[in-house]
Amino acid sequence: MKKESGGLFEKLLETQQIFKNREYLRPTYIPDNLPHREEQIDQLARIWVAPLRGETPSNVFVYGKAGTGKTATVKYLMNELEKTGDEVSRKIEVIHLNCEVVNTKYRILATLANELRGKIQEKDPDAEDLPDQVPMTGWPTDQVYSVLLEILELEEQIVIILLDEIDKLISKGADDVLYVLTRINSDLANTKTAVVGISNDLNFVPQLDPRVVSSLGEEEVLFPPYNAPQIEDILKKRAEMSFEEGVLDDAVIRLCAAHAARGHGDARQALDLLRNAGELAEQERATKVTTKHVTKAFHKVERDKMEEAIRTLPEQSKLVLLSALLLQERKARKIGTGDVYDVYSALCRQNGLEVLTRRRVSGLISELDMMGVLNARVISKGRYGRTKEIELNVESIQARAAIEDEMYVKDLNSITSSKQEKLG
DNA sequence: GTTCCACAGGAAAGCTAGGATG
DNA sequence: CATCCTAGCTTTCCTGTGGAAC
Repeated sequence: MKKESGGLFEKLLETQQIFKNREYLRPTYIPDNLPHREEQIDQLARIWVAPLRGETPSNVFVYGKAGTGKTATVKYLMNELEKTGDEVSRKIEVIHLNCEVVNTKYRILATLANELRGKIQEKDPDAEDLPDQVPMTGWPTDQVYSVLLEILELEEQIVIILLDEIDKLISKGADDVLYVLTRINSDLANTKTAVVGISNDLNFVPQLDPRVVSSLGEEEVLFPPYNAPQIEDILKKRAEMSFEEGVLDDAVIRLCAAHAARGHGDARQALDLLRNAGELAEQERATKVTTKHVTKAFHKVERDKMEEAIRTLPEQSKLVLLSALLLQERKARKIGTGDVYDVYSALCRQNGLEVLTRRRVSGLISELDMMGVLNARVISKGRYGRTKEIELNVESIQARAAIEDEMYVKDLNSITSSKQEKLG
């Protein structure tokens, strides 16, 4: 970006430190102070004092949109709970599972069994009567279940099973584990278990088996989105810890908060934006982070999201998008559905791929429109019919990189020239 | 006012992969 | 193993339509 001249040390010397410690801005960091979540903390704490008294805590269902502090709050409370449990010498184990990663019945049960086994072994390396480690695959599910029961019963304890992103189980069709997990207590004598489900999807509950809803939903805690002042507050606290003094002014934080609040009050997004702005300032060797950096970072984050979205597009959609990109590069005239279809089908034939129908391509264009990769509005050209006028919403170099267009564009000229003849 | 283009976009049937089930 | 189910695409068939040209 900038010219690379001057000695190495010279450059380093003039570098102004922006960050004190950027780790505090990362989504993995769990603060021990969660502003504006007092009510939720209170609700959850009331539920989770039970194990400290040796009682079984209720199952809890925690829901709220992304970046509303669900996971952070629950993890924070779980840490406290385990600590306090040690103090009053109650054995409380928390097993944290992310259902996006561990997303089948088998793997959830197996992971639970193995984690608990690991914890016992850690404490007492030559523990006897330990069942074998459950292999990642191969056993019948009910055998895994009975091993899990066996391990649970080894000691008197209370086990809290934390299922993060529990809504992912539904799409994977693994939601019947929930039924098993919520009834596990009836097969246990010494140990008590409780399930905590965390979901981003507010519509998750109605999709569940009613039996699971009644047991998992014993208690429900809702995490509402943060509003702009609240996000600002959170950012301020974190910024104090992570930035050097004086490199940040209030306007920067306010802008980050405003961007995030305009979405759906996603604090994670706001922190991410702030970190990116800081890193940008650092790269530019600026002495302060300004609102300009925030705006730049905002666009960068948006572009990255878009690029990722394009990269993970199905092949056919990529080809449709690529066709539109090629057309836009070649000519100024407005692009219509028919134009895209011509180029698209030529591309498919060149690559020996199946050519989808016009109807489908029209649908794919609409999907790309909804994604925001392009704008397609229906216009009428009178006698010359109706079509969607397509305008790309992405920089073509970046988009083509994301599509990996070299794979597809082999003989560009024949596509565009045949196109030219048709127009001619 | 009518025509008629070049599509839009709804409905429903067909196809397919993958997974569950007998 | 065959068979059945399901979800997600895709095709087929279809009716609808804004406005320039006639």
